[in-house]
Amino acid sequence: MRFQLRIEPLDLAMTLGCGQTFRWRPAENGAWTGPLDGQMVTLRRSGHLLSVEASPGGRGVRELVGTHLRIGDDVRKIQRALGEDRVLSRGIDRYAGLRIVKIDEWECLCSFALATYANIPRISKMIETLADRFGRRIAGDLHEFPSLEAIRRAPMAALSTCGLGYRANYIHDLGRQLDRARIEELKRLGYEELRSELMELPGVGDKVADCVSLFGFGRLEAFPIDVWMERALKRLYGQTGSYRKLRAFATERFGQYAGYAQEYLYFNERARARKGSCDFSK
DNA sequence: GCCCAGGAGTGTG
DNA sequence: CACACTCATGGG
Repeated sequence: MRFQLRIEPLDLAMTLGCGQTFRWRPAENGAWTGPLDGQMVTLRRSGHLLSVEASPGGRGVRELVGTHLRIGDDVRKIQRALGEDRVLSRGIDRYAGLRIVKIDEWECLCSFALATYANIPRISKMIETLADRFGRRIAGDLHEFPSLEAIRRAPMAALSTCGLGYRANYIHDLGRQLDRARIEELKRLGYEELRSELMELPGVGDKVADCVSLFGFGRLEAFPIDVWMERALKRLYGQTGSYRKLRAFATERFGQYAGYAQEYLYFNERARARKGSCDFSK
């Protein structure tokens, strides 16, 4: 099936290829392809529309794509609000098409537990291996992210041979400690309470809790701080110190859209390191 | 070979 | 509270 969707602004490479989500791959002519709730989906820009392709008989794809790309976010309005910040206002429009994504809660939790002390290519590879071994096959060699139930069935010995390192224990223990009902409970919590509950889980500290709050549970006020963000906060705002302190600064400064501010700063800091250009300070 | 990575867990001062 | 150390390993 094939249809078009109006969703603007949207830059697929920025949104799907830079560390929010790990399973989309660039295809031909600027298209991106990846699994979405058990279906293989291909996205491509055509003018001001988004062209969507999915397997024949694919059900609810329009809603799946809309949800994943947070079609309800008024990104222009968010940018105007954040643009009142003197630092962000200098370069925020370069990232107009960068959207926050919405990922399945369980997949997001596992993905960012795996993301501890690893780089993005490696995170993608770990997730791909897990999917190949424990996820339902979709088409070709593309597999779904393993369900909670599949991970619960997986022996520790099997998880240990997926190249996850010490993170294999996190995944195994997450399976032990979670079930569908618990995830549903978590969805109903406010951000601060959600965050502290997530931090009770194995492999979930400050940073992973904020990533999962933001990308998995859709809490736009969350502001994940990794090594790139520490650099950005120090360089652009002169802020240093503990996670608690930096997070308090971000909450005070960026408020309800802190998650978007974080993505702009994160993207900018990484782009700057790669190319030496593209910088809010210029 | 070296450096680093979307850190967490644990122990200590 | 803040630090210090360890954890296991592939990508650049």
